[in-house]
Amino acid sequence: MENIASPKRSVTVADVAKAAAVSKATAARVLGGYGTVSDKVRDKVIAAAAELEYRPNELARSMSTGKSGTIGVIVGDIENAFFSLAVRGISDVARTAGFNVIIANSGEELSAEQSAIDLLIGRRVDGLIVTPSNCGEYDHLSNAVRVGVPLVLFDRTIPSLKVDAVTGADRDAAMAATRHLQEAGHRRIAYVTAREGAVGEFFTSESQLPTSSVLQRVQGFIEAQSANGIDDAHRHVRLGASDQEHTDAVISLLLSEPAAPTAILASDSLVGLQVFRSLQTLGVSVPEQVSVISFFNADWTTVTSPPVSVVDQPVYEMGRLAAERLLARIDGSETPETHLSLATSLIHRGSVARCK
Amino acid sequence: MENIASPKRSVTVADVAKAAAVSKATAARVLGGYGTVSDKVRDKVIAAAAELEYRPNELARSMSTGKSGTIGVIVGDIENAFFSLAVRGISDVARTAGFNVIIANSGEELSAEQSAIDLLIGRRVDGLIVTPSNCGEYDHLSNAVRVGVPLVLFDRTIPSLKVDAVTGADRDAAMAATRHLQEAGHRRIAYVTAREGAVGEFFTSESQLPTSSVLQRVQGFIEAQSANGIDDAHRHVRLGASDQEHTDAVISLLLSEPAAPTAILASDSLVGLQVFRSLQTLGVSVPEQVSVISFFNADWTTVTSPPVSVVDQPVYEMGRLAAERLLARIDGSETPETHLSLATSLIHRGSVARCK
DNA sequence: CTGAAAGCGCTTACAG
DNA sequence: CTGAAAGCGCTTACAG
Repeated sequence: MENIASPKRSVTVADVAKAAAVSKATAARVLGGYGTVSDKVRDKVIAAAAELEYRPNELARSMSTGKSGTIGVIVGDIENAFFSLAVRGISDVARTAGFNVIIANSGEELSAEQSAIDLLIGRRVDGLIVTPSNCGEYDHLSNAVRVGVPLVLFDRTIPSLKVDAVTGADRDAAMAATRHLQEAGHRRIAYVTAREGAVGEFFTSESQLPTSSVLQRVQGFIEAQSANGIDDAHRHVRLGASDQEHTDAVISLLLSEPAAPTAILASDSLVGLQVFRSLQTLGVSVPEQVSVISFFNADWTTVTSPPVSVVDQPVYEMGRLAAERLLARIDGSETPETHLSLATSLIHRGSVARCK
Repeated sequence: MENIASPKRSVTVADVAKAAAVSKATAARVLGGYGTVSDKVRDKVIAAAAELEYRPNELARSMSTGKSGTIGVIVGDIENAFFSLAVRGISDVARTAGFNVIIANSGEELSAEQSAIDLLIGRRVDGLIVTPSNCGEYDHLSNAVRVGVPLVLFDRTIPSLKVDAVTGADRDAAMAATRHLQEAGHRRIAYVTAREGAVGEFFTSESQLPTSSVLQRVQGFIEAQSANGIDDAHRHVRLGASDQEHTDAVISLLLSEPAAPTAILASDSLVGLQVFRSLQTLGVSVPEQVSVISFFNADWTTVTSPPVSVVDQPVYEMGRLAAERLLARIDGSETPETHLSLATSLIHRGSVARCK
């Protein structure tokens, strides 16, 4: 009972070697599963290891080999189902390949993302999958690349950074959703995003949307509207729907304007949920008064009345592909960097009606 | 361009020391922030480190110090909002204390949980927070404790394991929810869980519910019903609502029985969502025909028609407390192991009506 | 097939 | 305040 608090020293290769009466090197060979050992010796070592409850110290192993068997994943918001689904896709392929995953949450903040990168590189992850919170500021990502850490971008791209990326076909998706609304007769369509902005602020410059996926969607939206003869669609691209309160303000302002929209496209499922609630609060009926389409096939979209039509992104598959790409790089693949853009589809439910 | 593919050797303390023309030891002192160094030397070293873009190798650091600055978290299902919220609570306090978090997903499978534990201990995490998938099989957890790794149980307890635990007051919560239903005149109330079981299988033995939180809720439910004169409440405790399809079967069977329930208590928000969908599919109106209460204040419960009344568990706070407890243990706290059971509250929305 | 030595990049006593 | 040496627990050549 004397060293009740002292962390028991863990048993090492040396301990096992002594117990098995062999050299450290041989014990290490069977414990580490490399080199060749006679069956007799192997059995002795295995028995000793079992007896002592030997557990390899992966840290030491990583120090020697230079590989950690771990990949780091930095997501914008782990509470967002979009990201947790992606993380599962990533984890599934990583685990199958014998890799572990360290997850870090940036909260969409650049500084948090930067320190997460430092930390993960410090822990010598074998590779990194990151959702850049700001596609315009990426010195920390360039550094990672320069240091030689394989990197795959997820959901967003940074064209001037020569790395692999896996995203949805955001521009096409937004165009398809917009056209669907147009075909139902809508001309005044609003696009709502949580990206920073004052209530009422609309899209005038790319610099307002540092997230490439959102920018792509907005551009697709504007292009589709423009093709339909609407030239000031950007005025209906509204920022600042960061939480319920702000979304309420954004939506009620929008609906009180002279050219109030008859349909709303929500940039992601969090915004979509907030928009749906705002509409409920304002007593605006969906789809009779306002039609709604949200990005991402989230749980909640299926149980509302009416259920909400969505842009279905193959998020799990995106996660899988990002991980596969990364593992290939870790494995030394030198194929040219590619940007995989996965097609999305529209799921028609009850939130879109003909514009009267 | 010669070693384009070879991972550039990273810069070490020795490199910085040479560049700064000091000994490895002094360079290490300023880089590691320990010991004392003259300002002049410090500046020289810092300049050299900046010049070379030195990044400490946390692995080596951990090897020397025996601490990794990392805690491991094993959850049942990271895609469940309950767990991702808890993870945020944990991460928030961990980060503040300078710790990193490695998240592993057990998928509620014992074998996955066991290998995750091995792996995390192998990586020498300083402590572990785990949601045991089976409160009856915990050799792997006992091992962790024996090896000296601080462990805090989350959401579930294992009475015979002497470790800290943070859970909701599940028994009380279930009793309160049941009483609320009783006060609305309901006598035939069903409790539905995803725990393994054939469609139609009901609760007869504790061994069917290896998750202590679920067992506690079921016992609270039965006790409340019993106090109201219902002695066969256990027959209305139904297992097997593992996915939408099975839930559909469970619910339609339940409603076709002679003593069909007039109210349903859902064991968690995933089950709750599935039950809500089943009811919709069957054309059963909530709350006119069947009242519903779900555990966990999930997003979707606020946007359905009617919105769903829920047992609100302080999940984020539970996560925070678990992390604080763990950090205290890592810090050497020797206070007796405690089980923190956090009170829940009922949020009344529109899914409960008087029983006709 | 097995062993002794060196090394991964740090930190920790121990001297000066 | 600074330096030289040993050690953390493995793996990697190099010999026998």
